[in-house]
Amino acid sequence: MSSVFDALAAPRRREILRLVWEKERAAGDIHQALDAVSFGAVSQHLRVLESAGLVARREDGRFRYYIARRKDLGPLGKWLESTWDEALTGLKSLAEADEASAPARRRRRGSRRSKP
Amino acid sequence: MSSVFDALAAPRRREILRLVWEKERAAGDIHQALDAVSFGAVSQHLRVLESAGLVARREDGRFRYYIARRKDLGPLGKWLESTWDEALTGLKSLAEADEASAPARRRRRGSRRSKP
DNA sequence: CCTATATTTTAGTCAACACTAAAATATATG
DNA sequence: CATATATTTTAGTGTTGACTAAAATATAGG
Repeated sequence: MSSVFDALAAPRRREILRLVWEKERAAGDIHQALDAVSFGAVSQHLRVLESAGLVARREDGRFRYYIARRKDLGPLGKWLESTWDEALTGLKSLAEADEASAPARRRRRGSRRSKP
Repeated sequence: MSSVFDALAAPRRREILRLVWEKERAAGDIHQALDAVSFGAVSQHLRVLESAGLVARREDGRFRYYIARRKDLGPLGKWLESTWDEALTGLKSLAEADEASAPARRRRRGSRRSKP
């Protein structure tokens, strides 16, 4: 049983949650809507989302339909929608607002990623 | 710049966020309130929380005081508080509710987890 | 300056997890 | 049954990140 926090931690899962926010979609449909991710990965993500109580699953023949459980999400649903709205309207995110108010703090040394 | 989602993903950070939810606390105070975690780890967590815009930092002499930016959190704040209330009052979590609302879908063959 | 206090930063370790490819399961249809 | 379609599960890999211990930085006070 995944926690809601764990479920929301992965960007891909938030992407999926958004895909099933308004309308029900079959797993394959969700897979097609994403790019560069395997079907297996999508299936795993859907399981985590369901286990956290974020989406509901309906079986119909060979298909599995998923949809967000918006009614049960309460303030969480509101918040998620607000983050999506902000992205659309270009409002400052919490982090951006914070950066702006933070005093100059530079002093970053070398990169920590090595390029092969 | 950490995202709010990343910041909330770690249980320890949610614990810290809760500690500074109502009142300002110095980093050392926060460290003392937790058990079995190093000062360094706490400092790192605080940085992530600040970078995500979840907490504000105030410098005073040798001390650094942190407090949640509740006013700026909106529905997110509401949601966080609701999860804490649920834990207190023993309300069902989203996931638990999901389990309960699942129709009599038992009768599926064996377990899906193999016990070593 | 010297020492104690308060916090941050660095280097390194270990486990968790997002991902892929492939095998397995389930259902619909010829 | 045989095959195609839809999805789940498994095994294995690489990256990320939470953690610790120790070194570094900053401030207060004798």
